[in-house]
Amino acid sequence: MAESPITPRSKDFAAWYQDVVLQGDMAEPAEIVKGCMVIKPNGYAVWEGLQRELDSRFKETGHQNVYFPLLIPQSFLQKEAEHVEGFAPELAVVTIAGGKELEEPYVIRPTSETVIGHFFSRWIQSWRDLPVLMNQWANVVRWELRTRMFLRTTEFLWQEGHTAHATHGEAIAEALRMLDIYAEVAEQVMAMPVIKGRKTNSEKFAGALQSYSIEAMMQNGLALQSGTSHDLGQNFGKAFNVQFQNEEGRLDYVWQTSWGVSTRLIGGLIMTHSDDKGLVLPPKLAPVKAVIVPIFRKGEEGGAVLEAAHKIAKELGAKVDDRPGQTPGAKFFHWERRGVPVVLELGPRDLAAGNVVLKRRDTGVKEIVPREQAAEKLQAALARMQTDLFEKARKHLRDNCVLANSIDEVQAILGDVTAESGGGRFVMVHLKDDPACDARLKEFKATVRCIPLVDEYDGAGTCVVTGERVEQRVVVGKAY
RNA sequence: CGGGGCGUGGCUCAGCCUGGUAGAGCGCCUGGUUCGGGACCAGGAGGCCGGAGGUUCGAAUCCUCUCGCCCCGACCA
Repeated sequence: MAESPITPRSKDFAAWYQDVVLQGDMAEPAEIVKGCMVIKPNGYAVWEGLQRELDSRFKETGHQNVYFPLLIPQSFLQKEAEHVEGFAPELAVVTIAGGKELEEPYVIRPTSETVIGHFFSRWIQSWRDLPVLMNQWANVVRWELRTRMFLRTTEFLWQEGHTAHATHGEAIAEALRMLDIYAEVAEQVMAMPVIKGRKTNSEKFAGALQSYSIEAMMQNGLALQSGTSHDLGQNFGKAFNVQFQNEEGRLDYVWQTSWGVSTRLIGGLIMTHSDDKGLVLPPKLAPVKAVIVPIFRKGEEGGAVLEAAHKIAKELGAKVDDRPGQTPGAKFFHWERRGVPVVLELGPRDLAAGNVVLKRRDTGVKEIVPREQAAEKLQAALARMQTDLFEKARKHLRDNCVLANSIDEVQAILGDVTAESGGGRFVMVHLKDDPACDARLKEFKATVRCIPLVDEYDGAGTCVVTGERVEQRVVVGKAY
């Protein structure tokens, strides 16, 4: 792909984001299919990294992977009232197959609660069958009106966990446990700090009793819901007749949960760390952690440099950029925009002195290290970069959380904020979980992002809309 | 889905108003000189102008429809 300039963040955040995705060779619009994208090798490798990290944690907590059909009978969606209502506008429906009109159309799954409910009802008879802990890696389709690569595409990849439990308490614990796993992966692997919280009634998943989410803050101050888990109560159990006989011999409906993260995480990753030079990837997720750029003049000298470069690369597990006809400068730019965490320079001077030059992507700082310490220094630099990225992002998040004590104050802070303008904040305010309050925020396009599980502020107070007493401050912001 | 913008070699774009079947820069290929932050010279390949239809002797240019992308708004992982 041709390498073009990257629009500065300050000039146009949306354009910057798109440039970074394109120039970082992460993905490109599918052009032939509305709202879809092609995830390219550099982007898919990041997704594979996330899959690896998430999947191992799911397995450790007793979940098993399964796969359910892409196509769902339309009537299934209609069995849970809120669920249909929530998803109806964004469904893609198959009405013709095999050249014939179908008696009952199939919906392309927007999520799988319904099919899974159907099978749970067949599989679960006794309390001894519970809990059922399943996860599916799949693609889903939601006919979104407005799409942005990774952040919201018509088709996207995700994982959806589905579990069934004997008691409500167990289901709630499961939903919270998975939320913790999401937060752990976001913070420790992606270096993306998040706030864990509960969704308000109007923001929760269609068909859930309660939704939980992790909310991250992008560099423009907008919130990105980065993972959700739901306490589905017995809603789907009742809709799909998922009954079991409990220890007392009585029939009861199961308590279910579902939880998911998607390729949207990659969008979050990009908008958390990248800069005006392009993509910045945290070492733990970078497909290529280090590249050696050899520098030399003539044939003989080149031979020695290349030989040493390959030898060092082997020791370090790095890649050598030995493409001929490209100047070192061009190579530096190339890897920089692809987010490679560390670039090592190796030229005649280094060869003579027994050094290599190590340069970190995030800080741009060069360090000259003795060749025999290269492996050790590289590992140290990668580890340091991982924690530095997290700390930097966490500082950004903290610095942009502000308190407000009236709705006018909230509006003053967030009213003019857009994805392009930047300057977004998380405004911590006392607000009742009431649709009327959500509606008031909507007047200036803000939303309650979540009600934090851990209240880091001043506890109870007076709702800025209704004047009623509420237990804690909530996070209000503008979101993707 | 409504409003706005845009689709011309791989990329960025000019040409369109005032129809006469296409241009620039970058990239790419070949050869040579270069090589510590986007090298230079020379030669060369590559587009039928998003798609369909229409007007016309003739359409990238005008008209209609359609598809896609970007931005803004209403819906959302």
